[in-house]
Amino acid sequence: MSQTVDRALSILPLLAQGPADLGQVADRLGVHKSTALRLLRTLHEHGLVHRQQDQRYRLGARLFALAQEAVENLDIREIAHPHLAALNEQTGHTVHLAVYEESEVLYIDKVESRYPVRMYSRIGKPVAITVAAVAKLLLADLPEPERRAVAAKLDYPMYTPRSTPNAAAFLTELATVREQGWATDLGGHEESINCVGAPVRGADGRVVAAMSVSAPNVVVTAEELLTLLPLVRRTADAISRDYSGKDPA
Amino acid sequence: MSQTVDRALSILPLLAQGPADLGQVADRLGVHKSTALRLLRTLHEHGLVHRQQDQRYRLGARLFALAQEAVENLDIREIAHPHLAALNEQTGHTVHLAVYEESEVLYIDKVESRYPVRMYSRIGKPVAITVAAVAKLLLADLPEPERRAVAAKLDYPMYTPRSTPNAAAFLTELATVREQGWATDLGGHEESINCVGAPVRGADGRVVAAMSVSAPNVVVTAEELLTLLPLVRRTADAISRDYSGKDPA
DNA sequence: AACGGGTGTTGCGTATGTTGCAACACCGCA
DNA sequence: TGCGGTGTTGCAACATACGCAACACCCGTT
Repeated sequence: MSQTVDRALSILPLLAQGPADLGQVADRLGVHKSTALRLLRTLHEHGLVHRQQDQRYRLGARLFALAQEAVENLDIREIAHPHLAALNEQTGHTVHLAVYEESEVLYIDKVESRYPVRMYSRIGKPVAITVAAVAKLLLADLPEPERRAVAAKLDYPMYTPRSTPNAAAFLTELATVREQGWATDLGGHEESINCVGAPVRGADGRVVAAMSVSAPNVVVTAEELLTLLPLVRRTADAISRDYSGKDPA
Repeated sequence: MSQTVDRALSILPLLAQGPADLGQVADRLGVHKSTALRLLRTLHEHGLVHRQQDQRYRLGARLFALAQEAVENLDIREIAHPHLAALNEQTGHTVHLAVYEESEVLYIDKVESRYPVRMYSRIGKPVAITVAAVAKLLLADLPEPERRAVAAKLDYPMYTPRSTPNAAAFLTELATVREQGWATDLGGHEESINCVGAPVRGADGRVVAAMSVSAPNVVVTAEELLTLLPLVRRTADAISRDYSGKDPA
């Protein structure tokens, strides 16, 4: 592992917390000012860091451009998108696509509801991992030891009374999801919002992504939303087939 | 400038184009495989790079998290947000906030329209710089030489027949915007969408951000949208006042 | 089974690049 | 004018990142 690069990259999370001047960066890195300066300059050349009028440094625009390109070039996303759009067309509800990576789950695509009430989420934003249907689907497929390890490390915020309270409950829930091949979130993140989701599988049968349909209580009840389950599963299976060239059954 | 860091960071745009394996990365960097491996490992440790099942590398999730935090910690954004929300409340239309940085303009906040027809844009996405109202406002405030330099370097895609066709036309438009203190985009990006925007100024009078209201033809005509101009300008001035503590007049 | 081409990985000596220092330049303030 | 606080530069000493070469591994082939 390269020391220089390691130090340079450590600057990024540091600046993510807010702008800082040269001295602060040097201190928090534990290096001499001149060293910090050279690292910052290099980061600056690549646009990852920006210098504002008051001389302080903050994260730069290239970071957004990179994140943007990264998400747009994911092949699952490209393959899945038309299916998601079709599902949105049929149901009118918000449709999400998410992937798991390094203990995080994040949305990589979203087709918005036709109804005026929409849920708050953003592409690239980490998902509420302990409650979201897509998160359950992705974690349920991890090998058992990793699943336990991740579950143990997580926080279990009580967004609502129906949120998953702790690791034990979460693991039980994951076992159920793994068994049945689909997942729900019934008011576990926001009181009035329900979701139904299904997994997308690669050629080897492993879950590579998960999709869900979300709708608020005021539009459809949880029971009504659950009637969409077969449709959601068919869509997920269709994506799996397109992605892997194999039938997921 | 640090060579090691420079090389490591050069990997990111390379991977933004799509996944690549070790050999490809080494080749395109012009270094030995072992060197590339060490750099990739360091990037991996920081989560900027992810290794997929087929061993190839692609950009990692931490990138999104960083971009996310960065945009959320911008102080202009925090100060402006309530004003944007209020404007959305009054008009019902989509409201955007954007900043300029290193030859790019990007959205840093957005409050969505109440109407079902919405325009396509995303926080963190670079703006169509030659036509968007917010882009004109931000570029119009640059010192003249820089403005000319940027205008000369840009592409001028003809999204619609009303798009800005070339640098000369763009500079003329910028002069007008600079003069009048507000800007529009009437169908220059998407045929059916119009925008009106106004600048947010810092204590020194320089433009630090720009905001706009957008609406499709089917909801309000361009003329009707223009009647909102005084309201938009008042909102922008209110943000300027909050941000700088000074009256922008 | 043995082979070959294609990967990714490791250990190591060398020289290159990085480090921290000390001195300087700059700015605002008293 | 002097003084703390910045950010910046040049340089010599050293640590570190470099590329090499050899190895390990996984395929499909003969």
